[in-house]
Amino acid sequence: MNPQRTILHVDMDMFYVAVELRDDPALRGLPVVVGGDGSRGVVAAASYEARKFGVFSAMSSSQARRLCPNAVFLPGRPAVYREVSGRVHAIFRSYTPFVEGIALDEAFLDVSGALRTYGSAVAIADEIRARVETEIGITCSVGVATNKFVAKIASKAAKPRVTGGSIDPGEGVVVVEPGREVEFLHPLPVRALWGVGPATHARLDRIGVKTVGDLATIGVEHLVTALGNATGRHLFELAWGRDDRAVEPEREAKSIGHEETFFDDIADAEELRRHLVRLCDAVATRVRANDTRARTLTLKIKFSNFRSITRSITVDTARSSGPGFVDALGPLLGAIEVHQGVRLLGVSASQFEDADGRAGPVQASLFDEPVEERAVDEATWANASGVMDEIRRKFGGDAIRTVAALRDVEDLGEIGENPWGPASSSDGTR
DNA sequence: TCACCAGTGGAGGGTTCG
DNA sequence: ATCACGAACCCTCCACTG
Repeated sequence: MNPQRTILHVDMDMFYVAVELRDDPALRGLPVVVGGDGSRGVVAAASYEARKFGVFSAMSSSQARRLCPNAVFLPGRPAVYREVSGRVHAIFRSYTPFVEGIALDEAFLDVSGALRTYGSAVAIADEIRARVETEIGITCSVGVATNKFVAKIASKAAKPRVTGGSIDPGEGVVVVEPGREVEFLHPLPVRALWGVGPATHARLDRIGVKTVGDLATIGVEHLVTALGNATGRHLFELAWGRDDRAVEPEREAKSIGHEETFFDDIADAEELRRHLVRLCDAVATRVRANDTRARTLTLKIKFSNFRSITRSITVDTARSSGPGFVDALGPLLGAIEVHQGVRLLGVSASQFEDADGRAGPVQASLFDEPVEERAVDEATWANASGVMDEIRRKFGGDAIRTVAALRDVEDLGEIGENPWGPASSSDGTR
């Protein structure tokens, strides 16, 4: 088996807000919320002062405003967050090459090979915390353990928290010594486990499982019955502090997608199709930037009543052009009744061909005479797409668009413009 | 024509995380 | 009774293959 590993989980404290406070010290001490400010937006991050009012991330912006009318709402600056995140990760990589980014604001580090150099895991954790604070200007919390899962829980335990109106700064670093995983985990509520959300929590509650200790002792068969094979066995292992997953520095993306909630619901098929063209173009551009092509295209629609559906198609020959995606998804969109109004439209690409250019793991069967691979000449579009990429690289993303997306370009808006929901202003899809 | 088996892959829906 | 977006993973049903 694995020799003993030492894993760090590093988590920035209220990351987006922390960056904003760093760049505008006048905001310090105020309730600050980063997120969508429109009625359809959500909170991406909240300062501890805002959390005192019961404002938390993932809450709807309208509810946050009700709870804390005086909060300062900021739209967020994703490009800045990416840049800050990159610099933080560079600090991580100065200790070990085994750094796995989970999100902009958190990462796993396997420091097993760095212990001799730095003395101990705690020494590395302390040094990282000090450097992130002095060099970047934000703070972070660190969990240390023998595997990813326990390290993740430990970093949460190390965090600052709001307790009854005052802010407890937290430990900063929490270490779970080898062999003490179970005593650390078992008293925790089962909801603390990575992978137990509202639905799983309800199912566990139904069979009387309240704590991680309950989960560990109930017997794996009961869990499999209640939660399914994979989830049941996985949670059982976690409850005993067992987690073999390696820290993987670079993971290949398995899907690439874009989705957008509209400022107003759209019931007009033509208008939706123009958005489809724009989304396909954006996704295809990113697929090409990843130097790959996709065989499966998926359309997602959320209706005005919040019911959502997906429709997907897998083609024989992988594609990477906007028109190629539209050609595959257009008919799927056309078959959907949209008169009740569409709130969100999304496009995603998956089943990428592997790096050597072969069409993925799929070997078409001998009888599989391509029924009809209609009409889009990918070779032609590959050239055109390359030219478009080049133009955008030189002159910016606005410099060129496909014809369908060009019509009524005013109300189509930009891709990725409002990452946390439509903005409050009413000009655009936003 | 039906039933079966095991394996694979597609489609669609769900859950979870940050 | 209304909360984004992006991604990973899981489950169930179903069709096809051999």
